[in-house]
Amino acid sequence: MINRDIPDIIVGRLPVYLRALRHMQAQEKQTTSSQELGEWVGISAAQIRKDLSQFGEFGKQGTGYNIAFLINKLLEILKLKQIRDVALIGMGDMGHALSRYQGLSDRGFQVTLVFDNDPDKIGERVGHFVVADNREMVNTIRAAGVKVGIICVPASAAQEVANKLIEAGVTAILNYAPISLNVPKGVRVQYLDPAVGLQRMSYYLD
Amino acid sequence: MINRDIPDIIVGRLPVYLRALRHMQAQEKQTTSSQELGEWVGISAAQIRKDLSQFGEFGKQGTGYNIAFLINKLLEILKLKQIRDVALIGMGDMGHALSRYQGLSDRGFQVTLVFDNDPDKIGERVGHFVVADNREMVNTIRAAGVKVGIICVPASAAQEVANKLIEAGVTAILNYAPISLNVPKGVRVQYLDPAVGLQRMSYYLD
DNA sequence: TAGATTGTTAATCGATTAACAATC
DNA sequence: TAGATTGTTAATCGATTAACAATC
Repeated sequence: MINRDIPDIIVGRLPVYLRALRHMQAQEKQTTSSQELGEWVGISAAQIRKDLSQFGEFGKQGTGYNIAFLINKLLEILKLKQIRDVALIGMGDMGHALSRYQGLSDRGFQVTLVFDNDPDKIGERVGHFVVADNREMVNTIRAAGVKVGIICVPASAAQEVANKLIEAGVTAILNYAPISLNVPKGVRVQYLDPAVGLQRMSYYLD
Repeated sequence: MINRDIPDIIVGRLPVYLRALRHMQAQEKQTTSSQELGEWVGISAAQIRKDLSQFGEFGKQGTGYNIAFLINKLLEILKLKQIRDVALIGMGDMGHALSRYQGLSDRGFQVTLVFDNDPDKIGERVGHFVVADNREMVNTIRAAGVKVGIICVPASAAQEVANKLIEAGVTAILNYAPISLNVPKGVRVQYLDPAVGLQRMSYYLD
């Protein structure tokens, strides 16, 4: 079966499978089954087989999936066989932490441009890079062809920053600001507001 | 209609509605409609009405929802009319940033206990608190009755930390570590691995 | 009153699960 | 071969949407 139009909810599970497979690989495991992978990530075996079958036949009856092979397929599917440059806006505590976070560059994303609007921060070195002025954002990002942005500014500034990113050609935004962003079709946003996660779980507490 | 057994997917949208309503309130708006709120958060008006109707009749035909009233109802439903203490484990860059993040304490959660296993960090002051030794985690959390934990340690240590949190009575975990956690029924986990969000969006890039 | 918008029902749509023939 | 596990189909389950009477 080849790729027709894959539901986004399936696409969303692939990075989770990938993460688990890498973990198994680090433990020198060679193969796994939908059963085992499912237990690891908390998803039914049937669903994992169904999800993967959207993209091809990656397993073998009787033995399961070769881990290295499946990782490679997932990297292809998710277009992760390249490092992507990322622009990060807002060098507060969170922006700082993310720009230094090894977990991004390990997994396909490298923060190469960082911006802030605070004159005290502009010019500061971060990693190999220097904090640039927000006013240069659109031109610099467009010139660099960067398609991925991370918003770490306060809620009050987030929509305006998003608008500029989109103007600059960014089509994938990771949003740490606690606000829903209005974006045109074709632009994707992933929200990582910690308070939303906590408030959601709060419902189940006493 | 009173609360029977609400699907988690609905519970998960309530904090997003709440966040948008607060934003409207900050702009001095008095009332809103399912239509308007839906446009703001990117969800259909019908769905918002259906979601809210699970918990009561909060609107008025012809005029919509009183914002202050609806906020108050959502706070009640989500059990957010109290400040909850939170334990944070792992004082690396991310843990540091989170422990100082105003956006948590503004919205019902206060980091009051912080732990690390690095002798250089133990004893360090963070906010009004002092970084404690991981080995004290279970006893301290249990004694304080804290039910919410945030994991900011590397993937290699996260499951062990989760086990300790659960042993100490925590039932809601916000997990920044890039790994799926194995937890017993009754314990909830929200995942905030930034790479998963980016990899998911990567599928739609060239 | 006329217009607007709710809460709810029924219809639609989509996602998950169960089951099993195929086959390694 | 016998046992295990895939990929896929059909059945089930759940979530979303459309539509509208009720009513502010």
